[in-house]
Amino acid sequence: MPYDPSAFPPFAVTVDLVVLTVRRHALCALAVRRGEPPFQGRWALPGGFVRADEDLAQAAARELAEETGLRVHDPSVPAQDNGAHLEQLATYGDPKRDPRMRVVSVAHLALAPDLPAPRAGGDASNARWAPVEELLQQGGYGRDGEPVAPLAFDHAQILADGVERARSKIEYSSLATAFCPPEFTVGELRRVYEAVWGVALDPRNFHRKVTGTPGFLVPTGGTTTRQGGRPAQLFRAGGATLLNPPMLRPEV
Amino acid sequence: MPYDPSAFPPFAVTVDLVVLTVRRHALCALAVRRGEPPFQGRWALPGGFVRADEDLAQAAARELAEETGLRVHDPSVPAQDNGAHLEQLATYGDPKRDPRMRVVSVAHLALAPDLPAPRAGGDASNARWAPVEELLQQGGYGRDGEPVAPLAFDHAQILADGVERARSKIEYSSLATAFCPPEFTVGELRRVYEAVWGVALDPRNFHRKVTGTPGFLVPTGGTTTRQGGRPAQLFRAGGATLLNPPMLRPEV
DNA sequence: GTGTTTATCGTCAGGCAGACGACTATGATC
DNA sequence: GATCATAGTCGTCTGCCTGACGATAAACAC
Repeated sequence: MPYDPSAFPPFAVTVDLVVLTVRRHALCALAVRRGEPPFQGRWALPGGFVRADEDLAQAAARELAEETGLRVHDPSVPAQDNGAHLEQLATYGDPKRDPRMRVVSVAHLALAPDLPAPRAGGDASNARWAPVEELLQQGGYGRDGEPVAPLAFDHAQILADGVERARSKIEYSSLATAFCPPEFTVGELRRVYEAVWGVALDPRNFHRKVTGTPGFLVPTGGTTTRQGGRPAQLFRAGGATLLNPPMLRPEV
Repeated sequence: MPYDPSAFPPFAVTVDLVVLTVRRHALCALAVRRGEPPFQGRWALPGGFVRADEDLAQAAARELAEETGLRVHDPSVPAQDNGAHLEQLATYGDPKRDPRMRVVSVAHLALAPDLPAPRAGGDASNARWAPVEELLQQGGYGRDGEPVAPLAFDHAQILADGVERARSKIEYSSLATAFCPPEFTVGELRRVYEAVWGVALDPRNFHRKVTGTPGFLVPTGGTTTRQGGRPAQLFRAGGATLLNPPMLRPEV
């Protein structure tokens, strides 16, 4: 059967981004303020239309670069690392999720080291890093006393799914290093786990676990005292991407 | 900005299904033979266009019912269980994945108990259960001596991703019970794990593990000798969906 | 009855995680 | 410069879980 436009309904396809980072011991997500209806003035996840000649991953990488300036980390070059991790999350296609038309959004999850202030791009009049718990709480008031409005569209669901993916994936992979600068200490990595999971971990057992897992961390030889206290060894992420046995998330 | 059709390129959106089951100690997937170009005569995954008023999950469930007659198991009714597990897998949107037009496919993964022969539906001139290793091998000859052609489109990649999802997910969830009839024995469940992972498991340790995990299995009181040997207790899947600690997949 | 098959219970050693003590090496404070 | 606070690093001990595997039980085939 040749191309028959009447055989299928037309869809718009977008990519939305859950960009996570750790700032001030809190898991934060990138939010942009909508400049146009619908949901004008409300916070939303960054995203945009997939172009005609673009792959989904390319579209997500392009949006990420536009919003944050981040380049996607190429895993085939483990030495140079100052890029974000990007992976497909899930696709959201409820017929009524966008009141204007039928939009299917392929959500992606990006993990980034702590960054300078975000730059607003495209149709967003503003952009900020916000703690995910603040973005996900329904109603009430944020830390600054400003009333909290839920995220636009179904973005609260998308964000919740992205956070859950990140929380579970750092259990069994080395993905937590994507939140760290290229060189980091064991303590800094531990604080990433603590921020993402929202728990406190025993520093001694954590140290034993991560340094005892072959291929997870590679010492660079340097040390730092940027966290205060005794100088700590600096590490890079090793080649191992899977953590076996996994890091155990404590019971709540 | 109001609805502006020129602001985005039009896409076709489809759902493709990776339907897995265990037959004769082998992990099998449902394949349909294509009756039209492109890839006419080649095997492909079942799937079809998402309708204008349909959610993605609805479209996947509809396609699954059309191809297999299976209804999707509703997890809110744990007692009645003779349905398939269905979950979204990933979305594939390479601009050239379909030579006719721009098609974005939201792949879904379905796990089903062993079924009678599949029924061909829609535009498929044939349908069959085939061992996944046979569908995934490149070139060569199948068990019946017939030359093996790769799956149409990017369906080999989709199938591989679905199989990998199933293999990893039965580690830490009770999903393996979706391959079993409503009542099953510990040995039957073990053979599911062995088929999906392609390994042999120690029957005694497996029995200890699954019966020792609270909420995983619920004895029905009955016994059966349908597998031969000493009568085995029958179980239903318990309410627990997460397996903690997980079932460990042996090293290869 | 004997052999075969499958199910189920038990035992034992090794590995790993949680709890936590002890020591080290810096900067900050008096 | 002594003291304190902070963070990092090394060890120890106990309990749980797993893998390996012996032993027994209850059916069927002959």
